[in-house]
This record gives sequence, C-alpha cells and structure tokens, in this order.
Amino acid sequence: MTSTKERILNTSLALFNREGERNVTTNHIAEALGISPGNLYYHFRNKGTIVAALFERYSQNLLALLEAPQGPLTWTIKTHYFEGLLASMWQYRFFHRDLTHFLHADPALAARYQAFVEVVLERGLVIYGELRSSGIIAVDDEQLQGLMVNTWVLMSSWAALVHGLRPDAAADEALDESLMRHGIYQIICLEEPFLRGEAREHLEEMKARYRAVDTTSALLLGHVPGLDRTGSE
Amino acid sequence: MTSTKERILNTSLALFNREGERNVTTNHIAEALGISPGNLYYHFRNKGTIVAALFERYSQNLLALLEAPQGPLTWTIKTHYFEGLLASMWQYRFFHRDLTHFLHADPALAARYQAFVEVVLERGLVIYGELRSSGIIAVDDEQLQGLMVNTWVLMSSWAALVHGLRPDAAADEALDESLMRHGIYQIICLEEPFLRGEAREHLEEMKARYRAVDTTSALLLGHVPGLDRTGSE
DNA sequence: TGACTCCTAGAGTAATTACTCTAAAAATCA
DNA sequence: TGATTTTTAGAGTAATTACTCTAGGAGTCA
Repeated sequence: MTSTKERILNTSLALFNREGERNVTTNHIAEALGISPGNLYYHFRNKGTIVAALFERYSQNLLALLEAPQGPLTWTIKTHYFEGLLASMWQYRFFHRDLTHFLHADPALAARYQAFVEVVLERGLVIYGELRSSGIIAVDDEQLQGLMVNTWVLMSSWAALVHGLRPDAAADEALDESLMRHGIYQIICLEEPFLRGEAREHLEEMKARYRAVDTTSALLLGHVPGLDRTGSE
Repeated sequence: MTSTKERILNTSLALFNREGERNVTTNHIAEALGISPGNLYYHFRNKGTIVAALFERYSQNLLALLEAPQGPLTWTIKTHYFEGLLASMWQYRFFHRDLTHFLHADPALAARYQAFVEVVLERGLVIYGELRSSGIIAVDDEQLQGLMVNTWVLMSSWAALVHGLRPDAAADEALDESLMRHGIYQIICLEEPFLRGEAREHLEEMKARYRAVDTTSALLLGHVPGLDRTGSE
C-alpha cells in the first residue's frame, strides 16, 4: 500500500510525462488521484517541491545505476547498461523536456542539477575509460571527452527530441519502446568509429538489434508511412 | 524605421531568449516596448501567433542558409558554414528550448516543424554527401545517416543544454559566443573519426579554433572556477 | 475641410490556477 | 474509552494573465 505522498509523485510523473508539466495543474493532479487539492498541499508545500522530489528520485535512480559495480566490461554489456540508463531517463522524460524552466524557477534545483551532471559525466568517463583499457575502444583523452559529452547530449535530449517530432508517441507504449531503441542506435553510431576487437565483431549484430526495425520508428530519417503531415498553413 | 510589428517580434525574441517564453507575458512585452497591450493585440491575435511568426523567421532563415549554393566544398568551408547555422539557431534559441510546449499547444505549428526538420535533414545529407564525394569524409550510407541525425540532435539541443548548465550565460554576450564555439567543437568531435585528406590536415587547427579557449567555457567537463555551486539543500 | 483607414492607448474582464483555511474524519496512543 | 496527532476534504481567495473593447489620435486622400 503506497502512501498518499508516493501516489502523488507517481501520478504527477505520469501526467507530466504525458501532458508536459506546464499543462498539468495541481488541481488536475488531485483530481486524477481522487483526492482534494488541500490534501495535495498537505503533502507538498507547492508544485515546485513535487518537481524537486521527482528530480531527486530521478537523479538517485540514475546515480545508483552509474555506481553499480560492473565486473569485467564488454561492449555488449556496456550497451545493455546504457539501455538501462536510457530507460530510466525515459521514465522521467518530462524533466529534461522542461528543464530550463525548472532551473530558472528554482536556483537550488539548478545547483543540484549541475552537480548531478558533473557526477554523471565523471562516472561516464570512468566507464569509457574502462572500455579503453580493455581495448574495446581506441581513443585519446581528448576524443574520450568529446565522445562523453556527445553521448550525454544525445541521452539527455533524446526524449525531448522524439517528443517534438512525434507528439503522438506519448499515447503509444510500443512506439515509445521503439523510439527509445533508436536512441541506443544513435549512441552506437557515435561510438562505432572507435570500436575495436570484440566490439567490432558484435557491431552489426548490435546495430541490427537497436535499429528501427518496424517502419513506425523511422522517425528522423525516412518518411513515416501512415503518418502524413497533418494540418498545414 | 522598423514597423511596430517588427519591433514586437524583435523584443519578444529578445525577452523569450533571456527569460524563457513561459516567463514573458504579453503585458510584459508591451511594457518593454513602451506600447499598450491593446496595441500589441492589434498586431498579433494572440501570444501564439508571435511564437509562430518567430518560428517562421527562424525556419526561413535557416532554410535560406541551407539552400545557398556552396561551390566546391572543403571541410574548412563546411565548418564555417555550420558555424553560421549554429549562430542562426542560437539567435532563436528560445524555440528549441520550449519546443515541446509550442508543438503541444499548436498542432499546425507542429506540422510545420516536422516538415522543417525533414528538409533540414535532407539538405544536411546532401552536404555530407558532397563531402564524401570529395573524399573528405569516409562513411557508408548508414554511417552518413547516423552522423546526420547526431549532428542535428547536437545542434538543436545545444542551446538548451548550455542554458540548463549555465543559466547565467544569458546575461553575458562573451560567454554566449564562447559556448557556441564549444558547440562547433562537439560537432567536430562527431566527425573527426571519419575525416580524410584535407580535413585531417586541418583537424588540429580547427579543433584549436573552436576548443574552449578561456576557462569560462569549460562548461561541461572541467570545473568552472569562480562558479562554485551556489545554494544547496 | 471632411471622410476614411490605420494605428494606438489603456482601462477592464473572464478565466485560470497556485495555494489557504477551517473543520472534520481516521488513525494512534493513554 | 478519551485525548492527541495525522490525514483528508472542499470551499474559497488572491494574483496572474491572456485577451477585449471603446474611444480617440494620426496619416492620407478628396
């Protein structure tokens, strides 16, 4: 039996992801839960604290994943690992979508977020470093940093990007899944030129695994059948 | 003498970029211009049409740049070219920042945006294709597409990303400039492994050109001096 | 001068929305 | 059981904000 506080967070998250935080009012959240606004405000001082609490869950979630001991690291394992990361980020996708507004509205949150990103990048560098030590990727330090930053850009923007191009996706779970896989595929594209040894062998297999298989997810390149541009000028 | 309509667009753009569209009210725009709200609504039916008009300017701007005939394409020229693109996008950075909300609120705009991205990607593929024909980059078709998508992700997300990590940047023109150069640098990192011939020769020179030179723009990796994390829990 | 159109002012409104307040149910504890 | 604390309801409010409406200036053309 989850507490009211938890239930508020869960519904808020669902609504935020689906509608965008801006379009979800506190009254709306309360209504969706079947509780009163007053009750909601008993548990959360204001809307911002809900967002902040969700960020806390998100960042803890992600950092925990990043801290997890890896054992010997292969590229295949690493890619599955990234899949988990992206899935976590996808769960809280509203956050990166409206990020700028949240940070603008709450300086304390901005500071937390900054620190969070720093840790993520540090930890990411360690992981890529291990891949390099294992001879799986061949990069110099500079390339490693460039790769890391680009990976983070991709991961943190992917959900928003997808949502911008396929607003309908929010409604369709299967589509979500497929679009997330495309995200992984793009990360593989990022790394591909640096891959060596074991990774090179598995490259095609992995690409095939994450490539947009069904026509529905040809989102960015390729013209999606059955989704003609609606509306016009 | 610019018309009132133009002036409204210009001030709106400036305010949107600085404060975020969500934090800029129509009254606020009118006040900044020294005109009455009524006057503003004489020229624009509602706030959304201002955003839509700005998108029109933005997309025309970018598409014009993309259509411009190139002549023989070298990697150096192409990079300067991308610098121009990114500068244009930077000018209208509020748009990609609050993109999801705009598209959610205005389906017609969403359709326009979708078509816009398609053209951008097509044209981008042509450019990369020319680079390949000239022997400047060595990629197969699949890699080309992957590269293109990643370039677009980077370009369209960079402003928002930077803004999230350095909210103060909006106030500082010199910093803006420096952060934008970092964006180009990241694109170079994206392309680096594929570069051949002329491009390889100029690689270090170009990297040095766009690398974060001053300490202030070590934004993502590297700990910014003089910008200690403010606030905490 | 007068008529007509374009532009502007600014007070005002309707609706939204984050948030408050009081009081009562429910749970906990003596 | 009664006392105390936690949780809930729900009506209500203050503030914001996108937008309207009327009336009047300013330019243009006869």
